[in-house]
Amino acid sequence: MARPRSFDTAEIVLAARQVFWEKGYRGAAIEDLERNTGLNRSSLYATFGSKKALFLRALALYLDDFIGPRLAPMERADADVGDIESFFAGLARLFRSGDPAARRGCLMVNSIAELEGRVPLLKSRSAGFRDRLRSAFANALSRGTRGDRVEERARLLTSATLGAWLATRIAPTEAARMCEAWIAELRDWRA
Amino acid sequence: MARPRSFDTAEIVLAARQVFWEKGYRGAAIEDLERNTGLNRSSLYATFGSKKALFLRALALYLDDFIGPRLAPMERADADVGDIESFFAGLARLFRSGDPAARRGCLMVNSIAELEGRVPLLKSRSAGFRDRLRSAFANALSRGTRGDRVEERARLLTSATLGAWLATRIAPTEAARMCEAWIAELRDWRA
DNA sequence: CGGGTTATGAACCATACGTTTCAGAATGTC
DNA sequence: GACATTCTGAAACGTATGGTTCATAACCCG
Repeated sequence: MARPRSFDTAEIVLAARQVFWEKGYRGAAIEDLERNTGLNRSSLYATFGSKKALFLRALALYLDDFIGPRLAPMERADADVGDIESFFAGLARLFRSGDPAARRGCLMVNSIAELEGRVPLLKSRSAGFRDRLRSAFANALSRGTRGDRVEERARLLTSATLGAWLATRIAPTEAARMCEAWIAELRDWRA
Repeated sequence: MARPRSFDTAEIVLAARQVFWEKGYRGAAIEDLERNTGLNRSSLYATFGSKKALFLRALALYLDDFIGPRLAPMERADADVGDIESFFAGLARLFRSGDPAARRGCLMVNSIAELEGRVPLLKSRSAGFRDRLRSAFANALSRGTRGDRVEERARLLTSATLGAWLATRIAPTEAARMCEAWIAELRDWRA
């Protein structure tokens, strides 16, 4: 045989995700990716092929590891309105935590704003993300709230979630207040 | 004296605004600005000094001409919850109109996502924009809805507005539905 | 040890960027 | 018509970009 690969691809994608998250797709220079992954250009291109491909890998990792766990409780078959309150409570806690992620916002939201309709890279991912949010909210709203308003209110929550992620880029504390206001409002929706 | 300026600065800023709106700050190359304004690089730099300065002029024009009129009814001393419904109705109409502006989204929202925390250009403008939205909503909510929920609900509407502007970048029709869902929900807030 | 593989660093490519400069043409006023 | 100013076109600058290439070194296994 021969010399085996000495780095873990998953760790490289993780490090790259950080760079795209902080700087955006265009703002992330190959040099930044080299520095943050500890890998050489040559190795990066040999492993992933292009900046675009690496970005898509990073975005997929983000959706799986960061977004997925936050939506999972609302996507369960027995989810109810309480899981939505927990979702916003989780966001508010993150925004207040001082975690750098609060300042970075949401990689998907950031990417939509940067690329959608300009660079053909996200394709159906933006709409898929929006629909996944809406479906999760609708599913949770279907237990514990008025049935005739589920779809409409799922859209309210979707728009508000996108907006909160944008708002945390401006000031995490105020974004946290937005989420907390939702927790209060959701109490009125219980039925 | 001598040869007078042959172009109208306001028209140049208007043309530049279009470019920044469509392509973003980084995405707008000087060449794009030349082509769209009909002015030479030399003239652009002689008139505005730099790309940044021209961008800030364009952003100010956007806030004055595009955002201002939409918020004005909610900012009046006698504004009430009906003006919020009209605000969302106006957004929904725009998103459904096929107007290119629907696909471009909101220049301010786009700029926040692109620049905030990365390029020191917006400074207090992002927070000012968010606060102006919130104040307008709070003012209108203070007439016609429960007084003890005004501040919280103004935050809900603010996050939702930012989110709707982002959503229209993905698909204007779905963004319009978000706005229309708000019109329905606002009926429950009347008191 | 030797051979096949992987990693590295550096150089290099073409392109694009924002910005500056300048000579000269256009244009209005005295 | 002369002059001051405005505008244009093109060139050039330095920097940065994403991407490629290649010789060399590091490494593991049979």
